[in-house]
Amino acid sequence: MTRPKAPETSVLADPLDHLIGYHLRRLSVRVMTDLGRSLAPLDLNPADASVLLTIEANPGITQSEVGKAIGVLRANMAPLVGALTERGLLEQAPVDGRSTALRISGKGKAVCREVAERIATHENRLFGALDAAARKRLAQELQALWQAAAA
Amino acid sequence: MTRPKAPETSVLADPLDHLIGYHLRRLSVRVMTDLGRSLAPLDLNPADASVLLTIEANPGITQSEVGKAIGVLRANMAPLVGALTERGLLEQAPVDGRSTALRISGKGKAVCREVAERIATHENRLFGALDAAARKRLAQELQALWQAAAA
DNA sequence: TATTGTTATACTCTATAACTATA
DNA sequence: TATAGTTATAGAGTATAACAATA
Repeated sequence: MTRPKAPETSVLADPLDHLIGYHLRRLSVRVMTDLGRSLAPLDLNPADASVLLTIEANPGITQSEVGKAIGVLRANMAPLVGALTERGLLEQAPVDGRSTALRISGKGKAVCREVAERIATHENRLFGALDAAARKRLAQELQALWQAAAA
Repeated sequence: MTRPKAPETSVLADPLDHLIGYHLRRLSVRVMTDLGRSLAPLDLNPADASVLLTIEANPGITQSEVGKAIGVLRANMAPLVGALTERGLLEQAPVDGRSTALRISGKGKAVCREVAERIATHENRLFGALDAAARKRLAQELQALWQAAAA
């Protein structure tokens, strides 16, 4: 089995290269990994950050509504909101007997500012090669494709 | 606690709307879900399909190389390749004492054609709103951003 | 000494089902 | 009868470590 170590083209044929879905997923994974690293110093992950910013922008929202907005199931929202509340970043006020209105605490506000800043830095690092117009176009194109793809 | 059911703007503020990463991930998730459904009748998931097509395009490749190409760890390639081999879609021939060259079997070839057809239909369904030039541009833009974002 | 393949294992995400209490 | 929240649990997908065999 001793062989002179094959021609070694070393460059593989990539049969997925023509697929938009392939590039989309590959980029998305890399972006989310970078976002995770950007938020880690705050002891938050991307889901935590989405919850905090969504509540900050919609004070009084319920956790079910947050879940619908960011694509997290009701069942998985409970521990998420619970942990953020225990850390003193969220405050809960009863709306009726079953739901509670969520608000960002004073401490949470400061964290939200940190989060927003880190996300902005992250986006600039990854998408800074595009100018503002190109970024807006890309965001809109992605959103349009998302809406067009039913669910 | 009886209240006249709040103003109900019903449209939430979306503080993530200006983020490319947000739209990227949201679209990627929806696209992968649709791809999964498209391949399910063949009893294959997107990872299986990537393995098959990568081997078909690179006959004799080893499983480590396939893993590197599609972003799956060595440790997770073993069960994947094992299952496809048991189903008779792959053939393994020893290269040296430790690696084996992977090839698509006769039965696997037919499955690859089915896979390619289903992926094409899926891509046309999701990205058909864009003409060929726009699709090519988008794919290239996503690839360029992926390369620019180190790892 | 580095590499291939393998196993075991753990952690995160996501998903379903079942339950309570409330509306 | 439907909804909000909770809990338990199961399944992917992904990650690390350790090992044997081989280069």
